[in-house]
Amino acid sequence: MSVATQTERPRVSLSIAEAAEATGLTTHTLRYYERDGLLLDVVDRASSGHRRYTEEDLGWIRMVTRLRGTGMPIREVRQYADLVRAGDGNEDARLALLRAHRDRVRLELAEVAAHLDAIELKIDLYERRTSTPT
Amino acid sequence: MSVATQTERPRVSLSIAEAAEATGLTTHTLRYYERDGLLLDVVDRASSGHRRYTEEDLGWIRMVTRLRGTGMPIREVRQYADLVRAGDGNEDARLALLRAHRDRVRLELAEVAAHLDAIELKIDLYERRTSTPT
DNA sequence: GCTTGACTTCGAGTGCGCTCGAAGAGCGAC
DNA sequence: GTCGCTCTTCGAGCGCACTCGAAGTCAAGC
Repeated sequence: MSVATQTERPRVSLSIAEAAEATGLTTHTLRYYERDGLLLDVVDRASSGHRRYTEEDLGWIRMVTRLRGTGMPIREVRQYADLVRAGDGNEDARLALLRAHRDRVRLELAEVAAHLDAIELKIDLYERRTSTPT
Repeated sequence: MSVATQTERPRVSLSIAEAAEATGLTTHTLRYYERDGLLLDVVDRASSGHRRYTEEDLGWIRMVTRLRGTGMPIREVRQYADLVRAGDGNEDARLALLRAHRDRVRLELAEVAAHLDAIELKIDLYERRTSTPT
């Protein structure tokens, strides 16, 4: 990998609409996350004041959507963002937060799967009932 | 199974506190579900006006918690309860409702599992970083 | 017969996570 | 230069699912 490759890497810089498209969030939600401290920094602005999202921004936002998509509350995502923003030296705290979340998600997944099994059983019953009329 | 066994089967009849204990819900939530039409009928009352839950009540409530636990909205649980309350003849509608829910839950489970994988990857990264200090 | 405590109804309040709308600025196309 | 579009900030509003509190009733135990 040459230095040239690095310096010539196209510097993406998306509008909020494009970032919304790329992340699957709405522009409203992107602004809300920024306001609420879920992003690592205030997003860069163009001279017009419009937001310009970098690839790093998008990467972080994708991590946020993974945490949110697994049920982590906003307030806890913010705590995690606070840790990352604080820089090196608190990796153990981040790890503890993520591990605790992972454990909760695993439990929740198992519970939902068990509920689902029971529901599928119920479906089987109905299928048998409707296919064999008395 | 004798007739005696059937007629002598102890007729459970729990107070709301006991029903809460048995189902993992709060008494507040049990009353709320009843008010909101999630139960098949208004629960029987003792002469004092206090609720008395039967085994059938508990069975239905457990089904409701399975549906809720897999993310079915209150309003849809009520639709399902309406169908069951209406009696025989709409099994296909119930089946359609349950199948649609099952499909949504399966999708959601897969998405959460995928998010979880990504999070576990992140955890691995942190574990490697903290165990091999530069 | 009085206290205690579990229950009743009813309506209001809470927490979460967005979601929306108003009012205004900047900019490219014509 | 003005139209139309996208963006800006700010604050209010919403939907969901509970959750809570007030005020009153009832039955059992002392």
